[in-house]
Amino acid sequence: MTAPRLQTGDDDTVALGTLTQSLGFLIRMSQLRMYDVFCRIFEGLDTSPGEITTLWGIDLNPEVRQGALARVLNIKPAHMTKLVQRLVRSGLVVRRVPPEDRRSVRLSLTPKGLQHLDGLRQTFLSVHTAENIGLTPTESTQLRVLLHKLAFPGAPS
Amino acid sequence: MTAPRLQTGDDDTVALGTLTQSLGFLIRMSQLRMYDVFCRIFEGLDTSPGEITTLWGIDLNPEVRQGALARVLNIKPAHMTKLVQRLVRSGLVVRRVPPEDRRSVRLSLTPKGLQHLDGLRQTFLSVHTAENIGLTPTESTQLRVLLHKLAFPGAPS
DNA sequence: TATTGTTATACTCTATAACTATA
DNA sequence: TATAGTTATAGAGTATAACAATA
Repeated sequence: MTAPRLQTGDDDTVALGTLTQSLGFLIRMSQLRMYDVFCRIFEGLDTSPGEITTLWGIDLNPEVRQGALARVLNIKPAHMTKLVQRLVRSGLVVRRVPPEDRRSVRLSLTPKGLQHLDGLRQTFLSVHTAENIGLTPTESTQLRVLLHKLAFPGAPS
Repeated sequence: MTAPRLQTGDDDTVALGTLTQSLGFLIRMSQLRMYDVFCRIFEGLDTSPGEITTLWGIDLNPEVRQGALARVLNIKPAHMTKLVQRLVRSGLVVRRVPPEDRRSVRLSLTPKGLQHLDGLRQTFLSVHTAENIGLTPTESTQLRVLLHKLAFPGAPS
């Protein structure tokens, strides 16, 4: 592993040394790269990664409790409130307060929400295909297995 | 690769399905995990990841141009201005306007800045050791090689 | 008393554009 | 005219605490 020297001009060569051996730094840089790819692919479509994952999570778990979904997706409750309000205003999601626990809020997709999600699914997964990120299919799979271990330490791999 | 079912209660089991095959989602989740580890390890020390990488970059490239460093570290110029102001106020960094191009700003560490960085280096790299993230040394190395390819597509690996 | 979700505040980081001073 | 950095503004996301309704 060599330190990248990203030259932008003559004198503007900057060495990063052992910084590139920091897993945290590499993940941060990778995330910015992936976000760039995401923005390029989703240009025009008016959707954020958080919105897609939330819609996806609701589709997989109909009538999911808002707080439970927020916890699994690592979205803070206060932020989830705003995110859901936006999705409801857009007519993609409906909220329901169940009689058995009237403190809670349960979420489900509207037909429009499902349709919207279905149009986005393949595009969303295509963000990690070879032509978009420059890894071989083998490398991409290997990377996802390792990241899965890192992100979900308890889960079966 | 199995979808993680992070149970938080009884009914609160949430499935994530093929969402966990999205590289972007996995990197996002991994980054949050790494940030948690970072915060735990750096608790009390009053330093952000961005400050450490900036100090590190200045140490490796004395008299580096502020804009060149910002570009390599993927920090926006406007944000870099504030970050540097903070470091200067803390007495860790000095700014110099060179006579050959009086528009530019060149950065270097003060003795205090170097001392501060030296105290942080090992701790910063330790964030990715096995006991902290739950990967074997082999897996950790493999992961860093793959992330390096992803984050720095052009660089020699 | 504890829990679910909401509101409010503050702070970080990002995106963008307008601005200055240089070149 | 273009570039380097700054300032200002708006927005997303986060952290935190206070709060209302409910259990």
